[in-house]
Amino acid sequence: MPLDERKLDVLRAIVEDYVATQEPVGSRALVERHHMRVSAATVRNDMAFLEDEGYIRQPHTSAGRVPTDRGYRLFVDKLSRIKPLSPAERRAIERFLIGAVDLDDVVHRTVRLLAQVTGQVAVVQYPSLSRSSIRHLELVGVSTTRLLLVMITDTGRVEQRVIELPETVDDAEVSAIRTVINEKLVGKRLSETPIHIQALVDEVDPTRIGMMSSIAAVLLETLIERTDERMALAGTANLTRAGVLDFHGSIRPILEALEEEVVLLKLIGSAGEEPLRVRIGDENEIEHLRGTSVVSTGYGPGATIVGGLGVLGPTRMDYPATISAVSAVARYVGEMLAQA
Amino acid sequence: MPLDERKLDVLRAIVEDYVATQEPVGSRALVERHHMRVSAATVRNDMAFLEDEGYIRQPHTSAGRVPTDRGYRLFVDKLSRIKPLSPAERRAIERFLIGAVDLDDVVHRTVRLLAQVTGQVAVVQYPSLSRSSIRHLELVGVSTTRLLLVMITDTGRVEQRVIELPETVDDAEVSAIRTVINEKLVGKRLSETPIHIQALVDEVDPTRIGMMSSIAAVLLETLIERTDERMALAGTANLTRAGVLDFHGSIRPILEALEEEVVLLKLIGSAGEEPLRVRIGDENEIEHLRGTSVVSTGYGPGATIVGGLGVLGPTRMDYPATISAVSAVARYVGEMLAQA
DNA sequence: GACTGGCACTCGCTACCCTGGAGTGCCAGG
DNA sequence: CCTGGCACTCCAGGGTAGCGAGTGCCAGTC
Repeated sequence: MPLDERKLDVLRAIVEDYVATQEPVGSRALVERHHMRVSAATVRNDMAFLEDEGYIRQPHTSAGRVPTDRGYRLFVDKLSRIKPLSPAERRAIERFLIGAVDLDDVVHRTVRLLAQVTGQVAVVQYPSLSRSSIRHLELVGVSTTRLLLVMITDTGRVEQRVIELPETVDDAEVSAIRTVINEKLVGKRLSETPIHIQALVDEVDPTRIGMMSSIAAVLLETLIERTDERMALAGTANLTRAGVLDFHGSIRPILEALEEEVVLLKLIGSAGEEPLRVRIGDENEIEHLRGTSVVSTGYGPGATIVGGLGVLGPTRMDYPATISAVSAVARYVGEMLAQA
Repeated sequence: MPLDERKLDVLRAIVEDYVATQEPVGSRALVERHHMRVSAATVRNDMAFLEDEGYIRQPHTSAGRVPTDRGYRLFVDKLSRIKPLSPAERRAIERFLIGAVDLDDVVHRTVRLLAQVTGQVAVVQYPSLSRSSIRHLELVGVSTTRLLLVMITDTGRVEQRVIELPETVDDAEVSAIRTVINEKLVGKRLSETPIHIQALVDEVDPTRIGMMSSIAAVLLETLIERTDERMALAGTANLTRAGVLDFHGSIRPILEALEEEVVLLKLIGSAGEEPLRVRIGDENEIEHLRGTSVVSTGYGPGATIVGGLGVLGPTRMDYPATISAVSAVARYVGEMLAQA
């Protein structure tokens, strides 16, 4: 029992109207707004069918229909035509991103841009460490038994960590070690560094083995154990937009979820494979976020992906617009990173 | 017409009860709850007086009384006894802050801690650049005409910036310049660096003047023009707490204000002079935040102040508890920074 | 067989009224 | 200066009625 053309039209119309008005849509209004060639009664029959199939539902007997998660899913997969961005929007994006001075700035601008363009909550993951490679390692003597390790990645991220040494060092020695570790590690992907670090310890001059072990331990910790990826968030005020009122009562759990970085990461971080992902309502694993939809994608210079970004909003969002905004922003950010 | 002792007691009781119950407090209930030696009628007279003086008001004729901003102000200045933290709270603070691996981590932990302890929205400013001094400057060649400048401050902040050079350099030269700028600038407070940077350009070997100017320009920009201080935020979910409902309708403007870094800075950043600042309702300059109160203070290693932190909540907050939590957290963070 | 018009029915929403209770202001008396 | 009492105000909550939108179903038409 496949859905015939007209039933699909009806579903599409319901989704579009509901997204636009935030109110259950009835058969009569639907026929009028969309100049359908059939009568309201016919549409009612189609609606009854769509309801049986689980694509729409009635909030109460004798109210209009509202799409279900399943209905949105079908809409997104089959019914929505991609809405290209207006030239004005494109320009806005470009203007907003140009002039960023460093990585922090890029990320902040991006997340605010995304929130503004989509009118929803935006999340941007900083370029992931494990997908970046090392551009430079720096050792700075803080005292005779403490070093500061600074790592700079090709995506512009900087991480630093204090190293406690078992013995004292002088500047010449620090300098020598710096040279060695840079030789061995620069250009390597972070995910492949552990073996090289091991090699460092194995090959080092025996007189320096204690020190090198300390450094290696901190390096490993910095590079690998640190899953603690950073995120930026913007647009939480959009959660309170007028017309999102029944959403309103549930604003609390959403804000709570958004404060958990781990949750955010799950949300938009692992968007590795698919080009763009849409998770609707209950498709979300995170319990607090049932009732919201997430549109996310990866970004990065060229074809490589170094991080994720996306937006979160009520299931009744404007999917075509959101999808094109998210992918456009990801594309522009990728270009920015490629230049830098 | 100074307020006599009993009137002050009445005001204090009104504030405490209102903060506890979130409901207008009437004369009878007040007498009972606080075992006052006088009758309700007497209290009513005092209330009428306090109302004339602008310390309390009635939401509607024949409802109980509610403190005004002015009433809270008097309460905070004169009537509240400081509530010392419980040992459990102290331990919680310590446990929460111990184990932070880097500055980012310290700031994040602090802001979450503060939000959790006070049950309000917390804001922490990263150690301010202009109040820090330079620990180390690093130059990394990215290509033959581009350098990456990395600055590390004594508070652990790291800033980086790309420098475009007018001519090519080799590694030896980069290294020489690195040595020079470190000699001249390490240990200097950022606010006093501009003259030293100028000196650098003036004294440099003429063959390198072009390059040094580029570097100096970027340095100046990084150090001075960059007012763009960073902030961390947590606890926005607390805005939706039950019992904060009339606060509820106005949640939107608050979230909006909180997304403006500039606003946040004004809020808690400039807490330079006074040890601890409480701004109540309309005392706030920021229009969106009328109706909220802000408790903020500075923090830093030892006696120096490198940044601000604070919380924001409804005017009907528990001031004594909030004040002691904010100052305790600031003190602990200061100690952490002093050790690092 | 598919579509249409009509009709009875359901049910949420709003407005309205009413009453109960809490709280006040004021006054006369201690 | 304080107290008890009293009349008054006004919010909150609950119950009711009417309205309107929308549905499901049925008989009729192309």
